[in-house]
Amino acid sequence: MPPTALARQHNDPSFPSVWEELRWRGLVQVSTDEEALAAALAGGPITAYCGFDPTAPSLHLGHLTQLLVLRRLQLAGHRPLGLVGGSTGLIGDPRPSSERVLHTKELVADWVAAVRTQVERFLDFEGPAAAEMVDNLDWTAPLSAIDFLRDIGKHYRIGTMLKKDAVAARLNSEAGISYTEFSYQILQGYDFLELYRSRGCVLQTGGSDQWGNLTSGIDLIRRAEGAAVHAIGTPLITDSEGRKFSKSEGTAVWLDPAQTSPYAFFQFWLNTSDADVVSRLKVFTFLTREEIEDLERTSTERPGAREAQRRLAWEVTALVHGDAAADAARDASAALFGTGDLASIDEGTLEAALAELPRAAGAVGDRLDVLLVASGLAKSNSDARRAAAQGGVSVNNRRVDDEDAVLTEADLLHGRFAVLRRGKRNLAAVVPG
RNA sequence: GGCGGGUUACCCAAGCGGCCAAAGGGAUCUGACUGUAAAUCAGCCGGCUCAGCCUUCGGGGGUUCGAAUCCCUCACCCGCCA
Repeated sequence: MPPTALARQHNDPSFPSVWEELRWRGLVQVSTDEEALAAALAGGPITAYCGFDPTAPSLHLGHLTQLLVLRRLQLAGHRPLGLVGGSTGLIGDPRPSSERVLHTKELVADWVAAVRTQVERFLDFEGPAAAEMVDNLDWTAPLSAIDFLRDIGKHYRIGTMLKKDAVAARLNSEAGISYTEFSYQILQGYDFLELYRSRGCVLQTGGSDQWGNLTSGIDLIRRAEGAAVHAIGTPLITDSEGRKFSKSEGTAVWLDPAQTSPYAFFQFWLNTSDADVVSRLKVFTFLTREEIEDLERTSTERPGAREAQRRLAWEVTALVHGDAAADAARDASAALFGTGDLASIDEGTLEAALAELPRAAGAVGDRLDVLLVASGLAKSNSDARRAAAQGGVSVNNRRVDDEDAVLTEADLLHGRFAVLRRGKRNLAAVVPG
């Protein structure tokens, strides 16, 4: 995130406390004792952490929720620790259905570096509440198996470990669970203990699906240090239908612009349903309560205008990719969806809009099904032909119903490019050469 | 170590010698309606040089005119017993 975006962010001063604001934004699904937690947050700066395991080369929207919780705590004067899971990423937390495939240490190390860079962009490393990055491999790697079992393992009761939802679900599944994944909760618990000892960290945040891992650390610190620390579990973000959010057309929406382009990112948010837009604004933007309530009103009165969605899309895109990228994505969307006749758009505007789209190199005479695949709009020639046969393919907004169609000279706007469309809203640019 | 059960397409799950590219449900995708929304209805839903052909049912090897279906073997998972 560009520094300007960080500087612009602030909590809503109309709330009596950051705790109240987190609650209003719907960011607290579960927590340790509310009164004690609210008091801790109100009683001067504390240190809080959230861990990010390197399970892919980029973070996605699910992680963004966590990053913004940390940032909101920081804006309230608390000190955030961004933890990258150099060691926990080598183990993997138990997923509900199946055992994870272990990745090589080299690959995980690459992902750690990538994740670290992304986390750093969302926190401020200057000032009295300066953030700090930590990697749990730093304290886990030097630990011998014997010390681990004597110093940490002794504090864990098997009965408690077996009752954790993540473990219980796996024990009841066909997949079973390996000792490796079973041990994950201990590693994460140890992280909290280590950060409590070395940095006085007394709060861990994470998704509510991580609650068992959060409490693992709380219990360990109580046993090992006799101290009471806190945790906040954010709700799993789902849409109004209860489906898992952060997936667009079945694939994750990544924070890395190389994996999800700013335009695609903007489009994802623009397509938020009416039923979900207000809760998204609360979670993913720094707009104040008053601003969000205004948008809620316009959304109710004139849903077709989609003002709330437009604002949401711009804000989150700017937050993740910067103002310029958000402006470009917004302008491209307006140009490509604003008129039925793409030929009427002037060359410069069209060129700028097409720059935001996935593109495929193509020449006059190329088959459209092949171009659809090359641009990523279809996953196979069969898929492309099927879409065309069903009337789902168009060139420059003119439907193509012949599945054997090829690109013609007349398809080139300004003699330079063609806009390929699949379905209502999936676009790509075809550029000869 | 012994015995029994299991491994099917993106997910769940039928099939148990030919009529199986493989029932059914979900998800995705496409069309209609709309607001680049939701809901609803309809279609599609392995690949290809696409009215035909090719490759799939944990891996490998057999039996058979013919196997996801039978046999052997290897791997992994689950359960019971030791």
